[in-house]
Amino acid sequence: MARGKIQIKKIENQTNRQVTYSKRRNGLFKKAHELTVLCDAKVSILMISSTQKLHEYISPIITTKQLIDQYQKVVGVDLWNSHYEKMQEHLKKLKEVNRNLRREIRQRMGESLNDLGYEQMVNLIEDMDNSLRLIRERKYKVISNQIDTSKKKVRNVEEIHRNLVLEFDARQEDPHFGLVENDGDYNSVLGFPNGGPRIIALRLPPNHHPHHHPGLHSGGGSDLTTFALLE
Amino acid sequence: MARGKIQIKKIENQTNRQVTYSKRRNGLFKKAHELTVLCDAKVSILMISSTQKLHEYISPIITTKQLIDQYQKVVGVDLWNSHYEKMQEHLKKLKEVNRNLRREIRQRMGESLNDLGYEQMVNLIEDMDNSLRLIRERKYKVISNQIDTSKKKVRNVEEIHRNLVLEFDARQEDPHFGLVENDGDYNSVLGFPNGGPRIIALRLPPNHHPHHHPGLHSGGGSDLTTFALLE
DNA sequence: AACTATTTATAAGA
DNA sequence: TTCTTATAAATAGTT
Repeated sequence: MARGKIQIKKIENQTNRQVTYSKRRNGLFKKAHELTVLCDAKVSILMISSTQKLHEYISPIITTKQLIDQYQKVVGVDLWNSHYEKMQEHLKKLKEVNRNLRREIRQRMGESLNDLGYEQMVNLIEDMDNSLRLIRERKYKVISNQIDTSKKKVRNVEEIHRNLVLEFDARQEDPHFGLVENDGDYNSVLGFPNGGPRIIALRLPPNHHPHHHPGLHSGGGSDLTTFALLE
Repeated sequence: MARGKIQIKKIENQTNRQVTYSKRRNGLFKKAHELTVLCDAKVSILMISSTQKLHEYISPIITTKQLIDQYQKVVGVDLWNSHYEKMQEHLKKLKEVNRNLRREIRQRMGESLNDLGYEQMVNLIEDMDNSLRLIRERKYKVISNQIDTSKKKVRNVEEIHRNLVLEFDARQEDPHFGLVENDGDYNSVLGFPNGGPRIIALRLPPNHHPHHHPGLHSGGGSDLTTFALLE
């Protein structure tokens, strides 16, 4: 464009080409910047030279990433990302499923019943009745388990108590029993270390308790077995 | 740059700005293309005007995505994944919501009750009982509407029948009634054109039917009123 | 969209 | 690379 017109075709001379690239690149960037300012536009220029060097211009207000994001939105991302497309479909389906699930719940909560015909309503009621039965059965099971557990606890406590009474009676019948060592400190013997009424640990006659450990069994005397405090 | 120098600052006149944008955009693209050809370079220009319109130039050999991908490699910014990540997050959330919804339904159907404590189960039962009540009420409403409709139909048919009998009796008491014109063809008079027992249309004595059109009322004789067949 | 006086860009040379 | 400068190209203001 000066000192002689040129043909717009590849400059074969390498040096010449690089010089022209540099000059024209600056020209292009300058024009881009003027456009940015004059027309309040956002411009991104990316260029790769024949020597694979990358140069870019970006309008001051924005980042290349932002501009490319906008470009994505406008042009439609699907072009590049089939994966993305699939995800969007998946997303749509999930939303649909979600909506249906919500509706079903709403109906099971007695809302949105206008969508249901009479037949469907009858079916829903039958279904919910069955479900309620199931849940009540389950509740019953849970509660009876709890009762069983409680019963066992009570039985356990009762047995402890019974043994306590037995041992107590035995001592009253045979005044020598245990006195040698314990000198009448029944509370400590019976597991009431601070005189309280709470059952925590106690002596047991051998073989009276199923959890008794055989290895700890010692001859004719009473042996000490500690019970874990029942919760 | 012609007919007077201009300041490089935003053109306030909207029309002017858009014209300049268009002209300079073309200039920029032309320069970009010349650069592409002369220097064997790859150029991508993305621009967004002040009116949010997007324009792009891309060198013929390449696609915008390819060029942006190359840019990504060099600069090390992931330009495509921000969207992708957001979507994946969204997807995850939706799946979670979905799972919860499904579980709630399963519980309302009497399954997956192990997850529920006793309290929760009691609440669920109470809730479902209430819901069932709502649905039953709704069912009742629907069914009573249907019954109402049926009753109305029946009443309508009964009235038609009553009128039929009345007219029949009148004819038997007064043998001259109607015979002049109809000569005993009762079926046709009574709306049984082919002798069948189905009630389709019939004569009515005036004022016996609320739907009777007053304008069609004619003197002492019987007048013809056609009833729409009830569905 | 076309015109054109002027400004700007730049090819070639230094 | 940068500077110079003759000349091509772009374009602001106008129609």
